[in-house]
Amino acid sequence: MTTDVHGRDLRYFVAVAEELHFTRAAERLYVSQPALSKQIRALERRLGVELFRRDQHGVALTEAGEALLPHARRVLEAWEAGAEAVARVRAVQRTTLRVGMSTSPGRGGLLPAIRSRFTAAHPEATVRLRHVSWEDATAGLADGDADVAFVWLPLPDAERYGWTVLAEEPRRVALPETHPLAARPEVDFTDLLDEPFLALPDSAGPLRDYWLALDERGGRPPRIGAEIASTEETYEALVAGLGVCLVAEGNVPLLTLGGVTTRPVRGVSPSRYAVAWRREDGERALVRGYAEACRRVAGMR
Amino acid sequence: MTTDVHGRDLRYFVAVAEELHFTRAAERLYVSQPALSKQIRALERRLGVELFRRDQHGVALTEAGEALLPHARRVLEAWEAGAEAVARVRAVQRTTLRVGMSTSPGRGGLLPAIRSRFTAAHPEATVRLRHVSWEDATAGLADGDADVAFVWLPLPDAERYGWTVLAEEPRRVALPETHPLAARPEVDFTDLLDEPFLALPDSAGPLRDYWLALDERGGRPPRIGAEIASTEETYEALVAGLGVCLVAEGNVPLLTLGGVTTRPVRGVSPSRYAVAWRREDGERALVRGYAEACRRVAGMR
DNA sequence: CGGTGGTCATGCCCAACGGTTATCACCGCA
DNA sequence: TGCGGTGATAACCGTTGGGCATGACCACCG
Repeated sequence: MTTDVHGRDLRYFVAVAEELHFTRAAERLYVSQPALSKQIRALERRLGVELFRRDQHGVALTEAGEALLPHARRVLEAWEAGAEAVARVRAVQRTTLRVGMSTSPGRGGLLPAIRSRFTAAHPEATVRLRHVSWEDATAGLADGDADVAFVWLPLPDAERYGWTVLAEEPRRVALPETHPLAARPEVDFTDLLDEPFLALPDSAGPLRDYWLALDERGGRPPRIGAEIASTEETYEALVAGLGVCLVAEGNVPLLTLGGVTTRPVRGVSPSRYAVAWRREDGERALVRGYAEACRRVAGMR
Repeated sequence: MTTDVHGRDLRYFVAVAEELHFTRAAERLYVSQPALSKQIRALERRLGVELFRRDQHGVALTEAGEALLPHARRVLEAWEAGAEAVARVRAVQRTTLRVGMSTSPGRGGLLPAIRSRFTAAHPEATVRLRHVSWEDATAGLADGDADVAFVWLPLPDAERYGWTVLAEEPRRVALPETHPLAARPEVDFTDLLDEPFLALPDSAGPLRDYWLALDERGGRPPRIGAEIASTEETYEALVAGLGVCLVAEGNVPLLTLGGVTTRPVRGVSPSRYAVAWRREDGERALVRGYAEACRRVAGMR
């Protein structure tokens, strides 16, 4: 096994090899001449070989130094390339905003409006939409897949995030058209207490409780009819009669495809739809800009 | 300008990237896990980018890490190649002995005898003969061109060298056949005091004085007829009548080619021919071995 | 549910390193 | 024979890299 070097030592070595003059090389490297001398000697000691011959007539490369020089250059080049590659990624990341969402925000062209307003303010930015399963109530913020996200409140680990509410929508109940309650024009939440409910995955944390309307149940546990992690699963579960579920008014069109209907529900708080971000990203220009665009568009509606 | 990196950090990075597991990588690297964690974080800080995503499900490369990995490998490979190149040079140097000499030692197959005795004791060794100008009385020891050298005593900077005398030879005087003193079978040094002498270059130091027999002149400065730095120059200067010079008995055949003759000289000390080495190399096996071979061969004569 | 074993991160301490300035030894040169 | 210029050395000091002990978190399991 070969011992490794500091890139700096190789830079020093190459500089001296090029100048064949310690003092000048030290100037070029912006270090003092003794520091350079010491480092070169240390390098020679580590390699167990003299790299330079210093005598009255000046400094010259030894055979070993001659052998090392091209390799040293290669190492430095390779590292430079690596650093550049990282910098490139960083540059891309700085101008790319990943937007997470679970179900499409829909809601009458909300997304295109936000996008055009945002790109007007940040023409350099690239927006990348990421669709995230309901397993993650933060729609990609938690695991870093997204920089901003459209989410339903409340969020798990709420203290880690900032958000702006974009809409408050009443919650309706979705149920099969054949369900007895579908006969009524409107239902009271107390009528739903014994119904089996479709629930978000456990990993959704407080959001699961929220859509089960735990707060409105006075401590009585809900019956879980099935777990759902996507619009399609929800629709199928509803049609199959596995249970009912609450749904934001704006998402109703996604479910009422046939065999499923919704009714207003009395006695449950409205749902709040928000754009959210990680607190540590709160100052990033693109993140602020996207949230701002969301606010503006939401305020115009 | 890109900041440089320690090879170790890249090794650490690659190890973690391969294991995707800090603790295991730390074991493989023979460092503690905290040390590894800290170094990776420091590397990330220096690059201004996250290289790994650590979450509940384990460790994964980020985009930046993915971009860096191949470059990191390349850097390590390049360095490994460099270290190997140096090691190769070192290995060669360890088994190569550079023998310096000014005029050929001649003296009846001395050199081949030494060589065969030496290679018998050190079959792995390579002997390289270096012919060195008379400018350097140490025949290459001083500037590192030779590891051992055949020299005439005394040496300049004598304290830096060790040596073994191989031969004591009377000094004769070399002069043109036409020179008045050539008529005598033998000359006294006092007869030569006013003769112009051929002298070694100044850089030969005390050796120049020695061949001018300064000690035998009682403080009277010699007349210098010309400076000589090789056998050929000496011969030509003698034939041209620029001066006379002292010459070791063993070297007489090199000069008496025609038009030049030599005579014994009374009143000058004999010359001492030696094999010498740098004191700091006194323990190197090949150096000791070569000196030993010289002693043996010289003792047999 | 609470313990247990695993993960990576953090805090604290110490030796070694890398840099500084001041100085030395040496050489060529006016 | 001093003088400018070389590289090497010495004394000093802040930073770094390593270790151990420990913390925070999570998955698993009795």
